[in-house]
Amino acid sequence: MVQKEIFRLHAEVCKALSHPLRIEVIDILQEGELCFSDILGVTGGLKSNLSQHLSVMVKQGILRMRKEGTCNYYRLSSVKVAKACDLMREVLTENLKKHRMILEKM
Amino acid sequence: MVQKEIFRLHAEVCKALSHPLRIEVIDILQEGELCFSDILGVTGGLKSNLSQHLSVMVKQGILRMRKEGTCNYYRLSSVKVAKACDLMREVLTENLKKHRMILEKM
DNA sequence: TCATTTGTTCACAAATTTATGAACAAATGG
DNA sequence: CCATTTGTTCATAAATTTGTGAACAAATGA
Repeated sequence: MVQKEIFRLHAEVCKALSHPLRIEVIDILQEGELCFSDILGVTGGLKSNLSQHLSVMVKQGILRMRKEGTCNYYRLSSVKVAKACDLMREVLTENLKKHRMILEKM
Repeated sequence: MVQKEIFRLHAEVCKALSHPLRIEVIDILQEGELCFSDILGVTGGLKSNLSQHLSVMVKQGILRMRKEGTCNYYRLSSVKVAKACDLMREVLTENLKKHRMILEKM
């Protein structure tokens, strides 16, 4: 069944945004292209770690990278990535609200 | 920084749709509510496996569950889930197209 | 009441993901 | 050239996720 293969690929793309650091990167890049060290400046942490996460995102087509001189610039591959991310954020906030309401009733 | 905690929660919600079987479930439930055994009938595999994946999705607020007699009905918690999933699918197909074009040029 | 159906929970091994620091490569500036 | 800056790659240990089958629980029907 070729359908199962599609689901596997689809899940791999989704997995590329299923990590706190990667979510943070998407958040940061909503405002536009940034180079590696600027992203690192915001996220903090080890550069090797960030580099590996960025390369996963590029490999899955979430981000695009452009080299210029000694800088590597990263940007969202599409506004769809940001939109999907926003929708999932809304699902999160709705859940948090619901949990809060349940707690208040106790 | 409380921001990091939000990213962690956000990533956990995204992770709930980052598995081939879970993507398939979202696909199936787009058309509406279904009970466990109906979902299993479509996806195949072990019931214990499906059950665990469904409970992850419920826990992360992707799905809602409703018991009725001996049946457990599952549905998407919000149309936003389906929309986010569709957007990610579009990102995937755009990438596949791009890769195909690169291959054709070789 | 007893067997059956429907699904969940549990324990565990295997696979995958993650963070870390060291080594490496490429461009730039002095 | 040589040192520095910018970032990637690699090896590895730790943590997490995954699939599997057995055990379990709750509702239904005979």
